[in-house]
Amino acid sequence: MRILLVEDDPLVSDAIVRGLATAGYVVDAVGDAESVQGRLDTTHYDLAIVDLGLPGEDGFTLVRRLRRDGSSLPLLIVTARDGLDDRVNALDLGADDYLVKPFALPELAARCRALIRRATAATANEMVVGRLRIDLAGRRAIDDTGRVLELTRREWSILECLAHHSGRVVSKERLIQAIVSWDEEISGNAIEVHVSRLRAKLGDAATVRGIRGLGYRLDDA
Amino acid sequence: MRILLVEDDPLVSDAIVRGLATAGYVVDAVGDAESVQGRLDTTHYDLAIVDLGLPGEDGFTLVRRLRRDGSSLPLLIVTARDGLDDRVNALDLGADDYLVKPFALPELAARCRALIRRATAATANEMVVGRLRIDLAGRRAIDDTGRVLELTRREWSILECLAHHSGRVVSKERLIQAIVSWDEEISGNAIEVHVSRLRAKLGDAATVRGIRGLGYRLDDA
DNA sequence: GTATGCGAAATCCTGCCGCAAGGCTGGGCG
DNA sequence: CGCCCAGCCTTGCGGCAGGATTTCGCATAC
Repeated sequence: MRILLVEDDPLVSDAIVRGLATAGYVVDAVGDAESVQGRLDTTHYDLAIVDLGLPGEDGFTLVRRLRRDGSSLPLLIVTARDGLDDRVNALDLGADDYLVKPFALPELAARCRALIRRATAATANEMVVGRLRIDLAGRRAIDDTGRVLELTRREWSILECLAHHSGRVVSKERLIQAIVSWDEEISGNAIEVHVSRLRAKLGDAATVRGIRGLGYRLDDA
Repeated sequence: MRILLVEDDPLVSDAIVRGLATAGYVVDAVGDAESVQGRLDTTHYDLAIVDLGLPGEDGFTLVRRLRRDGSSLPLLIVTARDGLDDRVNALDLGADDYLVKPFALPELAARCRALIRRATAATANEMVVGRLRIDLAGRRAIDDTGRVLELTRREWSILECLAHHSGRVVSKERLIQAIVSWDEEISGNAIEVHVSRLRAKLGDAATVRGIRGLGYRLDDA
């Protein structure tokens, strides 16, 4: 799961990136609203976190512009401005949530989970695919026998992404974007390697099917 | 837009009902968690607002129960408990937002708007031809029996193109342009081959009729 | 130092693709 | 009415793109 952070204060930005990375997200940070479009053009994001007080175009304008252009990207506003009008305005412009600084990182992570969950039509943080229980908050997968699968970070990220689109085809490109941040570059083969290892660990609890030329799909069987 | 409010304090409940009514919502209020299921069984709601401190079954339990039963109703928690753990727990159980009392009615209304907007935006992009459901976003076709058709890239492209002009004749030339990338060249026979294989997979869920000298047409029968 | 995760490279292998050949069909024409 | 032929349908097959798997070296953490 990949998040775009728009925050001009390097200290705050760094803290958020660090915290969300611990929570298992891939986070790309930009310092101003003007850089956002370029990022969105090239990469799929599951959520954007926007600070209102930006140099140049401010957060309000950014939110309005994104929504006017038809983007359905979930938007979480994070700011020091806690006026009632600010909150109502941001939400009515098209933001999905509004969190006032200072906030605790666990709450930010929880709200991210809730927004991403809702955007992918999931309801709770535990989903069942085949004979597999997938605990999104706990970042672990559990067998039907109760055995916890020992998944590495990448393996989990791929499983999570596939589970969010269970039964549907997820392109290899998208899986790459789900597990690495923008600056690092990996070959498409890396996905094949991780999927292969994931399959071995899944056993017959769930099936990751490769759809030639399209991507992968997590099947209920 | 119809909202279900679960709140035991009559004063608070009344104030919220009044405020949201002003904002244009139809609000039904109940005083305990036990009354919720009955309401949901008889009426469609776009959102539920739940107080955590309820007599009898509390809000947490209610949220957990609703999600476990598969409900996808957007849930907004409104409570006086503002501990970090409460917030994270509620969100992770399946709530979509968490607002701490005391709050301003305009903000509640704004968050309701945001949640309902997001929930109704999830419009499945699919079309139905004959006994076939064609999921454009998921790049897959589903039988009336629920069976997912295993289509190759070319087969899917042809079906998509035909479905897009359902009931009308599509020329072979156009189908060629739909499946090959721009400059590469294939014989017209290739289309015939793919159509043949597509027909075999479609079974009797839909009919691809060949119109001599003109092209192909996807029929509802 | 040891263990583990990660990804590039190399190799194996599956199954898609398009051609070709032969059967089938419908319309034109005497 | 029956023949002919163009155009469509189907099947088999070789070629090959690209996914699957294994191996191995590097980096990081403990």
